[in-house]
Amino acid sequence: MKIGRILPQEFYNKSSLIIAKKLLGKVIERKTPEGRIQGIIVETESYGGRNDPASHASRKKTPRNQIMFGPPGFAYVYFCYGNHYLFNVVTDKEGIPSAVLIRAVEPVSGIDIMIKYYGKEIPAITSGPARFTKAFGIDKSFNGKPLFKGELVIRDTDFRDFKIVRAPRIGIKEGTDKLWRFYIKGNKFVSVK
DNA sequence: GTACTGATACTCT
DNA sequence: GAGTATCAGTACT
Repeated sequence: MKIGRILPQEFYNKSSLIIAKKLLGKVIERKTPEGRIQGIIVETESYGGRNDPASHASRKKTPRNQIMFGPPGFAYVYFCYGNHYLFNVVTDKEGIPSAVLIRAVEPVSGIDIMIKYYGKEIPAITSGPARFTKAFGIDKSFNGKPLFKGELVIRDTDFRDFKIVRAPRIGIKEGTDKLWRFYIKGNKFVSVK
């Protein structure tokens, strides 16, 4: 697989449902003082849009979710369940609250750094939204950071030879009728099959 | 299956 | 301003 250029901001200026599918097979890259961490995105969920009761932004604009209302191509990182950070990519044009949650990646390089950030070595270190952020060392300070330049970026690849599975989203109470989770068929780093 | 964790958002003074 | 129910998860038995 070849890892290509950084995806430009315009890439994200579409509906989150489209971006959720397009991000599969792309590489998320974090530059750290210890070196580079890379992982293939293998599982995503789409949130937001106009009528999504499961979205943080479905009720009203708050200090926490305001980044979802902003321009596309930025990170939306938030803290939940007391000790987990979850990482989202803001999509669609400014004013429309939508985002894509990155749920799982497959490690490509910098695995030793992931283990260091995670604290211990486990087989599926990036399988799950909070595991992925922990292994990449992503925390609240990344909230609002651009993904088309800087320390944390997403790159294009030539990896297109996979099948996408549609499934209900995980861990939510409303909106479970919508098949807005997407993952790469057969990939062992997908958190829930 | 349960325990755990703490920020957030909401409901009261 | 203070109290509390909720939560897009993980680790453990």
